[in-house]
Amino acid sequence: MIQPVPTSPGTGRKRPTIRDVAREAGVSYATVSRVLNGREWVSPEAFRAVRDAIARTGYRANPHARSLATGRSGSIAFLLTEPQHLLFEDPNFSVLLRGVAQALSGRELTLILMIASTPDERDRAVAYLSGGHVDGVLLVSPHSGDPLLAQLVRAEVPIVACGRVLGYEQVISSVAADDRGGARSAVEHLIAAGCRRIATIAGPQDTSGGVDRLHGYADALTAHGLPVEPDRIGHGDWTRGSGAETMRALLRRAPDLDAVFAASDAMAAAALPVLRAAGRAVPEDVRVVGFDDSGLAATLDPPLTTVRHPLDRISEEMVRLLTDVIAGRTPLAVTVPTSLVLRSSSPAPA
Amino acid sequence: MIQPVPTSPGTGRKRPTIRDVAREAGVSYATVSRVLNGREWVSPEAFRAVRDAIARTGYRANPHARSLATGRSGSIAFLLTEPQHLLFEDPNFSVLLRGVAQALSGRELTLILMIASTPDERDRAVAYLSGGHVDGVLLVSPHSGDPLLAQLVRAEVPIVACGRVLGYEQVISSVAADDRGGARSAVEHLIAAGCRRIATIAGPQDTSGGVDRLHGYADALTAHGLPVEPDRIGHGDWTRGSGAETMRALLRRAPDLDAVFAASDAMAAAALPVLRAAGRAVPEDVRVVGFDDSGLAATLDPPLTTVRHPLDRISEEMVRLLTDVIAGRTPLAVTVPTSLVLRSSSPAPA
DNA sequence: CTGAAAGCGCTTACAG
DNA sequence: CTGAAAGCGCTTACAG
Repeated sequence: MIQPVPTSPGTGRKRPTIRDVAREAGVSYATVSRVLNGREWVSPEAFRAVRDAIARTGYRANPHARSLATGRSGSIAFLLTEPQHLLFEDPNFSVLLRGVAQALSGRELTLILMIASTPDERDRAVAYLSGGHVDGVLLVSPHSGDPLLAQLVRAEVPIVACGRVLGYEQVISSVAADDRGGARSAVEHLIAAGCRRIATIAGPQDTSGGVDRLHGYADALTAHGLPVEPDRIGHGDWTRGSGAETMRALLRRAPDLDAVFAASDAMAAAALPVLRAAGRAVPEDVRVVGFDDSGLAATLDPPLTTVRHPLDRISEEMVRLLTDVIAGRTPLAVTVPTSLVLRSSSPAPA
Repeated sequence: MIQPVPTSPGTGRKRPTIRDVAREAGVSYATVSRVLNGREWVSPEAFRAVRDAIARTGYRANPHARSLATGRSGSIAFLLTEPQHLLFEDPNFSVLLRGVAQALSGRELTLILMIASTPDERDRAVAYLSGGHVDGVLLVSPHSGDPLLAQLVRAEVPIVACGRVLGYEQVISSVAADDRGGARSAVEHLIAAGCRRIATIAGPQDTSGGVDRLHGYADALTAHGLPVEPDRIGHGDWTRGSGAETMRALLRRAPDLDAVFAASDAMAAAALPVLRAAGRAVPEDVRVVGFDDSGLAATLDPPLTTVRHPLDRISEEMVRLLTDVIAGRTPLAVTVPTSLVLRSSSPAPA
């Protein structure tokens, strides 16, 4: 039979408190608290007595009482604001989550996940996060128009975002890849390989990743005296579906393209079969470069040349930065360098 | 500039408390509390005064103080214990999560997610969940050997599992599809279509879904006087990879098979190309039936006949049952019926 | 090194 | 209908 929660009114035996432990150990409960919090000024005997009493009574601290007294919760949230289908489609989230969990393993912080993919869920998440349930929030893939941003900022919740938050650069700390530099290096690689009519499948323009990778594309063309043709620029939303669709549109608008730089591996992956179906060989007729170096990239046919998105470094820095922000430091934007990974979809120029 | 958390020691202005609201409204703070909790015995004037004062001060209740006083947290956890890759591969989790969020939208409960896919994460999750941070836990796809189960049960955390928890049937409430009946109906459909050498790709035998669907398979064969051949039974772990591998093994061991019942759509999906590669036409040479009716099923080639897993009903019942368990009711096992969805991979018999 | 005491911000019987 | 008061279980200066 399931026992009701010990703290439920009037049911079951009561959960032991710090006073029970103190009585059991023969010390004051202040001493128990000192042991619990690893503070100094506890004699070895007292320490031992308390440890044993805790074991005997099965004591576990009440987190609410502790949080009320200290003013912190001991947990941070990993907040996903994408529509849920994308969330489970995009491996970047999974990798980032794994990295954050890893980075947290040394610290006294628990990670909780929240998904806000509908307006109702958003309001609930905001209420929860701004109410003090968590000490801070890791914001994943924020879009600049999201009303959640203003609410969270107004509630003064410590935040670190993955990618700069457009319009909030001064108030929300962020960790981002060098999206612009990475994109530029990708396109310069294509230029070095002899491509002159390079198209791009850009990401959403309300995210810094989408904007910066498009800027990097234009930077490279301009630097090499090549025109930036609107017909060679298509817009996707990171998903495979949008990648395929945009690739088809590009082939229609700019049939003479000799290379494609896609702002994500997922979109590049979807572009490959579209090119094949149009009779273009990759890389012979059209070179393709992606962005992310997700698990996907190496398994594609042909394996994808791509810009490595250093999500391991990013998640690590996000956690470090969030603890700083929680401690009251002013916001900061951290940028992590990228690197180009050459594979068959666009090998090194001969 | 980011303001530090208002509750941080010695920084920023203090967050308003119930006393500030009371002063502002010209009532006692007990009255404010009554308004906050929607209790009776508040005059309309007092009510209005408090409402206005709350708006003016921007008051939000401190959840820790409230939880300390009431003994409940107002949140429940959705706990995933699968290795993370599976989690993002299996659409069932996503659908279940969506359903639970939906079911919760009418209640005063916030949903938080926890992922425990490594031993370290498991220990942290157990500490968090059994410490009183949440009022209850929704356990998704528990495996009977998981040490987390014993820890959670010992800590007397209210739990509702998706699928019966083998070995814990008496202490952990659960909501499951009629896996056995659903599997049986799938195999009876194959028998009715004239198949006599039906193979199965079973799920993991430490989950009730895996066990029951295999039982249902055997039930149908036995009921129709057909032998249950070990060579026609392969074991997967729900993943596509395992589905492909198991299908190959079955073709080796039982090359004369004329139908395959896979315990999940994902495994069925992976079996299809293996059959094709072996020169078996679906459904002409080999009929294939899956289980779940996930989004995948209709998009396969050929579209998959499958047993509908009623995850919407299941998530709804899980939430309802968990509130019961939290309220102290004894455990219960709820079973939701399934139905067979016919598509081209095994159409209705002529 | 240790204990008594105040305080964290609420809820909830208990008197009125 | 409303207020004064106890209590939820901790932490943390403050005396000793």
